[in-house]
Amino acid sequence: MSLDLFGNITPIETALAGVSLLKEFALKNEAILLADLATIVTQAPFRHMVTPSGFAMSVAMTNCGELGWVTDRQGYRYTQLDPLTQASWPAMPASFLTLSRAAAFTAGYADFTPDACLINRYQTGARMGLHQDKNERDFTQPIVSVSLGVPAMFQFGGFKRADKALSFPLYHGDVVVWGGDARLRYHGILPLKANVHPALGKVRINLTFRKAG
DNA sequence: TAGTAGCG
DNA sequence: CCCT
Repeated sequence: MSLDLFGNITPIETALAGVSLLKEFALKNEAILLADLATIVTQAPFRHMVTPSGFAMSVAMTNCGELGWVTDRQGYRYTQLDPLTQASWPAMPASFLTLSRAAAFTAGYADFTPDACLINRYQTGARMGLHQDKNERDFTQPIVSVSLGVPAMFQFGGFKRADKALSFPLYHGDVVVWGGDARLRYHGILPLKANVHPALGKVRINLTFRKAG
């Protein structure tokens, strides 16, 4: 399987400055992305992590790359080892790295080098409450978010959780890049509606690329 | 405070 | 739906 070129897609600036939507940016390479994802998951399976307050998250997670985002009773952080296996997280595949760098470049970030990819699996009803990505060291680096499978409603809010959020749908292959003034905006995913995608079945997979360390 | 529940 |  060869790695085709990404790009040739114009980012749509959303109503929020610093938030770019790249429609179907990942579509052309979905086969290799899904093959690489399948390999990762055999090494680091999806699991429902627990928040510091003790609740299991409805979204199942795993990671690839040098660092992986985890949560447990101790808090949110990045680790080099998978707490489940004590092994390093699986290496970030070239397909993931190339995709995320191309998306960041297209959105105006020339030198994005992610060291972390959080992989989220949403089954029917799973959600992600409004939150900020703020466990990373350098907020000048953007966030690159890749949607695969069943569509979901993405919420983009302000800088306080109570700020009103804008919602828009994300479909298979869509990529969202945010940074700069928007880097610390609250965002989340509304409960996933029952649906089926031809390639992925009943689930939505989200890849979130970050420079964490 | 990346979460839920409600003697709200 | 809103809040803590």
